[in-house]
Amino acid sequence: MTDTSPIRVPPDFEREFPGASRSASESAANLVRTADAFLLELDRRRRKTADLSASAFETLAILEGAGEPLAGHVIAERLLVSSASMTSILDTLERHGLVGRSAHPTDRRKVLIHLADGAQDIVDRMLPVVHLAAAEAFADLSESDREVLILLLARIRTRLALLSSATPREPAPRRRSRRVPPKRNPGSR
Amino acid sequence: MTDTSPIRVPPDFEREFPGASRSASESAANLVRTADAFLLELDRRRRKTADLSASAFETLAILEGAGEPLAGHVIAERLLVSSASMTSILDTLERHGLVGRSAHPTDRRKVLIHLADGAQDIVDRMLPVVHLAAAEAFADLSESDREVLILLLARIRTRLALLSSATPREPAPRRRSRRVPPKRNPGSR
DNA sequence: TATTGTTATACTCTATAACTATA
DNA sequence: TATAGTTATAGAGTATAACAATA
Repeated sequence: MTDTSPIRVPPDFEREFPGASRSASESAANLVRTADAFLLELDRRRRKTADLSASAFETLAILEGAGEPLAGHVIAERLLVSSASMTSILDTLERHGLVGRSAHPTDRRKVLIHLADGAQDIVDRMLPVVHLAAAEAFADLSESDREVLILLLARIRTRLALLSSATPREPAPRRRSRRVPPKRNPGSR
Repeated sequence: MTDTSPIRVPPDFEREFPGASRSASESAANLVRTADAFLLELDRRRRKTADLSASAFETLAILEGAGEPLAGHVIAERLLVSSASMTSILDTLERHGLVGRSAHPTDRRKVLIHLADGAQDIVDRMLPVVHLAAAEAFADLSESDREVLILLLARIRTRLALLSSATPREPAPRRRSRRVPPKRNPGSR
């Protein structure tokens, strides 16, 4: 049985990693593992409904949500994939007969992607699966718990958006306490 | 610029998806997107340090954390990958000269994986990068914010662990309000 | 010159099944 | 019989670079 208590790091963590924060690393580990567990469960359920990759299904959902054909690069932006990956995903979907490509009426560089027959059905069966999975996964949290969570997560994303366009700082080196002695930098001290 | 305000769903959401919960779906969307944004930033930083896939690095971190050679299936369990995938990941790492395989002393079915020379160095450079990324990503949250977050996430994972071993419930069908009229089930009513 | 999309290449990871050898 | 690991195969996604067409 998987242990689902909070993930924690050792007490001497901040000694070992100067500049790091114990609570931040614990937060990050719990965030990533929880999202991962949710996606795993979601995937399990989605695959019972239709054998599509997550990206492929996301693409369909984006198109359906837009309610109109979209240019390839618009989908790629929302999906956070490169144009080359987008081409590959659309190839897969087109092969399955779920989307179609057509010429953009005014800008001839662009290709408009539209849902094909059959795709609407898949989306209509898949979305309830996704939302039921969410309802069940968060069943133990009260409405106010959920609101707290949503706002905390949004604040993290705001910070991450700033970090993503900056050059990362150089971290202080690890100071290992166990077994292996720290490597003496030749020339220091 | 990416919008980092909370992700919300439309007001008529619960009408459209009977049995779904607006706050739960919003929580799920924010959870997944936030984890994704963090992993994106983490990957960006990791790749500046060493050109390893996330799985490959995780494998090294697991081995280093264990402090002793581990059998392949032990790593596979923690990494949540199949034995075939594990073989492939270890092949990659071995090709890069970062791990070695050796025979298990008592159980000849097993193969012990150990860190090779050079791997320790990579782990020592990578972990500070990971933890600094966490510190920066969560910089706007107070210690008590972080503790709240960690406990909420753990409760979600606990629920997910239960769901993962159960047969998923059948979701109620979508009731689309816009554009396309709901498909009338022939024979109903 | 910048944008849109495709093609080509090579690599990583995944899933599945069949297989060997052990226990 | 069950477990540990490998091999084989096929598919999906990624990154990168080069490229054509168009704006």
